[in-house]
Amino acid sequence: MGRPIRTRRQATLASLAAELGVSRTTVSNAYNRPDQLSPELRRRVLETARRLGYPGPDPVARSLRTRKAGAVGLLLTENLSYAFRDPAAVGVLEGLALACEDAGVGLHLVPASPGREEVAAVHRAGVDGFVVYSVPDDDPHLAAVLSRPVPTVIIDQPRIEGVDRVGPDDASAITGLANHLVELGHRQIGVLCMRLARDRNDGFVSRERQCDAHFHVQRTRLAALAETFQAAGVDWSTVPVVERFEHTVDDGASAARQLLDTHPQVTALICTSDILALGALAEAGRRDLRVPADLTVTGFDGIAEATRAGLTTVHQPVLEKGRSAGQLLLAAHDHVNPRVITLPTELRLGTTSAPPRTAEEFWFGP
Amino acid sequence: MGRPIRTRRQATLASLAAELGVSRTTVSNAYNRPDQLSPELRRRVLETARRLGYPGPDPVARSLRTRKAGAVGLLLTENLSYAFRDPAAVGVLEGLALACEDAGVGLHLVPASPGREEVAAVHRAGVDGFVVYSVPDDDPHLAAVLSRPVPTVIIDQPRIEGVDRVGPDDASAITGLANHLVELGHRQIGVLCMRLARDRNDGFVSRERQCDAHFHVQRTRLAALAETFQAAGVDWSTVPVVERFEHTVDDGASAARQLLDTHPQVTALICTSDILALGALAEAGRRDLRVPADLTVTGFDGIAEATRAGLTTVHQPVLEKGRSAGQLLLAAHDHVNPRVITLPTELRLGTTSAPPRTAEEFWFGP
DNA sequence: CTGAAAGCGCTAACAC
DNA sequence: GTGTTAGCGCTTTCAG
Repeated sequence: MGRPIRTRRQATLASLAAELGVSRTTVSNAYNRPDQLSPELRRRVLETARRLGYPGPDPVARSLRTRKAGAVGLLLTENLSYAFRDPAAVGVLEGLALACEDAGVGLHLVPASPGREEVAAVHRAGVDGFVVYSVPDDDPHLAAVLSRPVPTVIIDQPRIEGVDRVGPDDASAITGLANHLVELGHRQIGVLCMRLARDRNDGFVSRERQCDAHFHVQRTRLAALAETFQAAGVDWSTVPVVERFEHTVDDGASAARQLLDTHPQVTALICTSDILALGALAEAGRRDLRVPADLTVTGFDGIAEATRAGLTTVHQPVLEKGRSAGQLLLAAHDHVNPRVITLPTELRLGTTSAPPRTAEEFWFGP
Repeated sequence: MGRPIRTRRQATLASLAAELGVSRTTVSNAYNRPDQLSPELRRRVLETARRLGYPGPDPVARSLRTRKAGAVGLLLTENLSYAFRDPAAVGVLEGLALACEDAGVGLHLVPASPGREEVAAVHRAGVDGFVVYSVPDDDPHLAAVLSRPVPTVIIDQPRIEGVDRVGPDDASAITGLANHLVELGHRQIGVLCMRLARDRNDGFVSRERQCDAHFHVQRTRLAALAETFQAAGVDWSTVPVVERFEHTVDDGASAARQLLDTHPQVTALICTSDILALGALAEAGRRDLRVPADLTVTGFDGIAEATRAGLTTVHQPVLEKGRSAGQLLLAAHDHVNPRVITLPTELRLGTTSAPPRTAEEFWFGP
């Protein structure tokens, strides 16, 4: 395949028009409105363009003129690369990519590491709108996005008044799970959760930190758990909650270790994500704790690997989440009534939840 | 968090300058060159901007002026969503995202389904360069990319003269694997490969189609296999090669089924990807063929799931591949000597390869 | 079917 | 430090 010589871009629509002895409009029409000029002339224009090495209208100039960038920006709280590690995040990305593909617009991943306060990338992004996926409510990148005069859709969190949002009903979803555990008889529980704020805290979480969490999803789940278990007679202030900044299977395992080391009497480990739960399962195996006979473990998300592991979890349609967000953003909208799409969730009972050991079994074995 | 009122964008740099009674340069400097004006004035500018709801310089207009889009385009041969399904592709994406993040530029996923010949999206993308990942040599999107006056780096395939490229040495990598099988004693082999061209052909592959494959990687691997096994006394024209258009575990399984149904005497199944190999393993299980006692299976890529399955395969550093491509694209370059980065591969012997059954064992069991 | 005029919103020399 | 001058390359009414 021949490679066009890459000359110092000199040919422009204007120069092409000059060469042809027609107006710029005509050349523009040759590309954008074929029906506005004779086929013959159009052929000549395109032909000359090829000869001069004119690559067609410059996309940036066109965007400036038409006020359409032809792309959607995506803001994540994490390193971009993180998004590719968590299957739930990949699902969201996939759904969003699907929606963009259907609409023929690009998906512009904004480089926004959590560490750097560098929000310039948000301002530099030539996009027609943003999808924001699961960032803390005090994220400076989010503020930068909201300051831009383009529509925005937020997935999962945070909840910002006046901004479109798509996500599950976290409270009711996790309440269903909690009820399941209550019914099984669990009263000695422990919780493993994802990061609650931008500052790192790998360890136990005070009641205050739980309530002040900047990640709405985690805050809601913890609050719902607290409510359900309090109603079942559990004093929430005695329930150990361990937080991990990083969201990996290994961190789930180490969190489980930390919790079980200090609270061996726990009969159920509730994890706010499948990834953490998979780590908890691994740690249980390491300790020769049988699941679910000795320990119940639950997750959240319903990723494929969790299903394979038989994890009891709450499934949410992640692909749909991404796709809905994209469609919402791309759909015409009056920009006055913010829209909220609440996605269904489903409690999936697996083989990792069962009634707790009785005290007798605890001391003497089953 | 307060939501700024989204008025009909009226404030521009010019109107802000007018309001302040300063020149546009000064306002521009307030944003782009803080050292070029007094802190006091700058404060006033920013303050007034906030009051007027001026969101800062328009990124598109700035891009037009500076001739920098601040983004890298990514072209894939597949639906965007496919890229999120194959762990090897996700790895490449992750590496590329990492490189972009380091450089502070966005990653613009170009919506280019394989079906649609619609190359407009390529022309519409406001990017400073393209990374092309594994497309056929006759892909119209690729042609569109190459026609744009921006640098391009191709990952894996195709090989285009004068264009930067990064990828493994496929021929030598698969030759190492083939030698391993030859040494084990395999002479009755079958091959499962990925799509060889843009037209769908789920089934056996003629010698001609092998040689004419538009996917350079597959063509090279098949050619290298042919050479090695011919040298070992195998008549390649008798070797069954089954192609699958879709790249999924299920397709790998169905390909294996098709091959084993017609060629039960085969002792080794060489797959050109781990995904296909995982499918082959599944099919072997279904037939009660023990691996590797009854059947040897090999893959290519070295994805995590393959490692877990103990697959004998060729590992390639996918994350590095993506990262290198990004760095290559972003690095200054004289644009005259095309650069090629060849990544190392490693033969990983797992538990899915062993000497073939002897004829006796074949008939009478081990 | 074609052309002239009028910017889209911004930045970068280069004077002042 | 600040303003003036010139576009970046394109699309789009609106006449002819």
